[in-house]
Amino acid sequence: MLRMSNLFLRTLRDDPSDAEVASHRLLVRAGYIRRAAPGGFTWLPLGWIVYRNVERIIREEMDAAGFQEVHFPALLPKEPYEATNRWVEYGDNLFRLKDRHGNDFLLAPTHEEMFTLLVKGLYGSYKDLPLHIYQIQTKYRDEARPRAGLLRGREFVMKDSYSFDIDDESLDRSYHLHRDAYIKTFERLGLPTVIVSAMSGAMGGSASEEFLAPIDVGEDTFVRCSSCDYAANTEAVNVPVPDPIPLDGLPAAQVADTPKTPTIQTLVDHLNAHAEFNRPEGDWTAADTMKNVIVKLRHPDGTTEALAVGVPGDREVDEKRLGAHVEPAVLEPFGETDFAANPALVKGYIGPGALGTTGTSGIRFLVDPRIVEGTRWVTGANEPGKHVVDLAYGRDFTADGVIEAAEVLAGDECPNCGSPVEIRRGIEMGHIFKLGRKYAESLGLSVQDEAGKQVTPTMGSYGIGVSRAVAALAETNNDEYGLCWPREVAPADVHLVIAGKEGGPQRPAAEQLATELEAAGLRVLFDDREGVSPGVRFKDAELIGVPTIVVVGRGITDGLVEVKDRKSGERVDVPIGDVVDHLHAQT
RNA sequence: CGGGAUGUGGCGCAGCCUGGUAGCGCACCUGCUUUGGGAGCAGGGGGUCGGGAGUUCGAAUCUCCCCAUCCCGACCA
Repeated sequence: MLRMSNLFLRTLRDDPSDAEVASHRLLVRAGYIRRAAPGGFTWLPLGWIVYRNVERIIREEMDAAGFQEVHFPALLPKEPYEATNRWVEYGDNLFRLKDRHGNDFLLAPTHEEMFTLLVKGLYGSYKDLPLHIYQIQTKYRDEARPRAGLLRGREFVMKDSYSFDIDDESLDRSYHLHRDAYIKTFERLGLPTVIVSAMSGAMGGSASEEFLAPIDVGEDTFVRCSSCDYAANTEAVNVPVPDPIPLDGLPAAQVADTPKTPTIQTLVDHLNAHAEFNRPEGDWTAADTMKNVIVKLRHPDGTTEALAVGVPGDREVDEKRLGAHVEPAVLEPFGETDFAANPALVKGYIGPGALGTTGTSGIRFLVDPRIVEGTRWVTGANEPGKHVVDLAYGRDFTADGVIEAAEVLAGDECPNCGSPVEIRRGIEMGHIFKLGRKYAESLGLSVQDEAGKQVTPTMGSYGIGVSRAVAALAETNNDEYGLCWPREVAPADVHLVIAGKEGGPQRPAAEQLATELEAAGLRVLFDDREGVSPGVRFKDAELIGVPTIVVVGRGITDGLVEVKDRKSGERVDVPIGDVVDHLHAQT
């Protein structure tokens, strides 16, 4: 039994000034967590109970799926991460340190390498596979900007699983085993999730899905179809590719004088304001234009490369999408000095003639998938004040390839069924993906197959944010008064409040009830503080958010106590002798 | 890394412009009263005012440098 008279807890009346999102604000105010470092939090007793409940549910579901738990150090030597190049690729996000001998160490951001090496050290036969192992571990990432309390910390707890299979079919089974286990886990946590297609990110690999909790404060943007079940992280959206148009009979491209039109809007206005540009299709729109944006890629080895991206003029380049498709390179702005170094590029009037490995600038040129053979564009003519009209792809210009870099807009066609899509925000709660053989190969993991031949197993990697789940649950379970936890993760089942004069019958009745509730298997948080006014007790109970609040108050003279459901606010008077049965009927 | 803001007791804030005994609310301690919606009165404890250098008889306050935190962007599970 938790007695508030000695519980290590102090609730705050004011919101902490640095907390923006509800989960951060309420978890601090209600005394669950407390900031200890930038991006790092101390768990107080109530918070630690909730954390352990969440962790227990995840562990139980992993165990039920037949996965085996192991536990690695968080402090690791750099060599395994050098073997996979992640010592470099992870960049500034990796916490690095040296031991007394000057050897490099890191605080692990994730453990693919170590799991692979562990299996390499113990297993050598196809008969040992498939294998599913996991751990629940503190991870470290030197985030540029930790934020939103537990939602994005620099130290956080993750459950990470790894599968090892002999072939792709077996990996597919492992993948779906994890997928199903995740669905069950999030259902049991009471956390709504949407499964979206994703990019695999810095981990490498192929098939990949994220479990997102659809919450507006989330940092992930995803696209969901209004009619079919298509859902994808915006980075992973593949736009529908239009059919090519026969080149025969298309109007010839012509250079047009378009003075002072360096932006798409000025260009479109100019075309519509001058009669010589009139065309049967009607007014020009931004969608008839193609804009060519130059960015700079910085590769992990430190070299840089310019890249030109052509997108329809009615869309911005989405840097997240672009960035996801150029990994592990990172984007840098293409600045004035870069323009100066590439005289072939005329700012505001860049066109395909200057682009591509065969163009005058030699800059690699990738275009949006909508730019297919036979589509005609208004685009820069590489001369100040001049654009080209009816420049047809496949006839007048080509690119070095295709890239998904244009922004996705609400109402765009679903790649699956063509219905309009909607755009939502979400918190990434889980990520599952097929790693393939990248790690096994670079770390030399192989097993013998039936024929005695060495073969490389294929791997999967599966994560759940454990500490983040606590925040997500707080985020989805609160109201204007405070938190309201789902019962299974709540710090207690019943918050028992004494409301009556000291020396009255309430305290002894409540003491007895507390004992009975506990004997009946209920977890009790008992507000047995003395000299605290009823208002404070009620406010604290609502802030703390235990699912059932029982008030022993003035009704006690008739043998009645009040039972209140925190979430619905419903209250009923129940004879004190029936409280245990009443609660059991609910739980 | 760019833009903006803020650093004053455990929490929320005022004081700074115009230099002169460090203040308010909450929380905490003592006493009395109060007890169904963040009680009242009286008394009390707790702060190198983010750090350093400078200006000055005197700096929370002015100047310079640094650091940290938060927000937006960039980046990222």
